[in-house]
Amino acid sequence: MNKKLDYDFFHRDKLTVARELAGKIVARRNPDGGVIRVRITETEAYGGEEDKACHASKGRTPRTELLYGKAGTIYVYLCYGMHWLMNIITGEEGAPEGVLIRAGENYSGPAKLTKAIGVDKHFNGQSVCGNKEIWIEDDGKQFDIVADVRVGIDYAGEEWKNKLWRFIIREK
DNA sequence: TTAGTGATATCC
DNA sequence: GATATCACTAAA
Repeated sequence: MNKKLDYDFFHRDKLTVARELAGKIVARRNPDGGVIRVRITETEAYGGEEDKACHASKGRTPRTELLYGKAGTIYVYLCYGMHWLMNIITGEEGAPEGVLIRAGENYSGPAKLTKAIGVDKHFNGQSVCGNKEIWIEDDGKQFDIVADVRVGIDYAGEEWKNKLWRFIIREK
């Protein structure tokens, strides 16, 4: 039986959450009542005041405010005018930490994933805990997790670029 | 490789 | 008010 991940799961270190979130399932309820389930195949940790790759490192603004919020909060960000990227806030309230859902099964990019499950700014600021429209499930399946460097953040500089904060699953 | 897209932040 | 930036994708 699938188990919904609650606040306690996200209320931990971002690297722990990112690692464990890989291989989990994001579930999305359609308006017509059906449920779409997508296995998360790739996650990426962001956060820390010093992480230059994290939006919040450039200063606390209305947009990044959510990153400082409560664990389990969904942070949806419109990138390049047409792509929705989905993050889930982790760690302590007041710390700008989050995990980016970078890819799902059959979806090779973060924007494809959100497009496939119909995520948009409507979900920004909501929580995945106790949410009836979108939530994260654990079906108990285990995967090997591979850590790798983050991508798409060249602007953050070598120091932060080379951190092994990206997690990819591999079938066991 | 480059174009496209629009919200946000930063500069007048 | 204006412009520069951006955690991407698709097309070539």
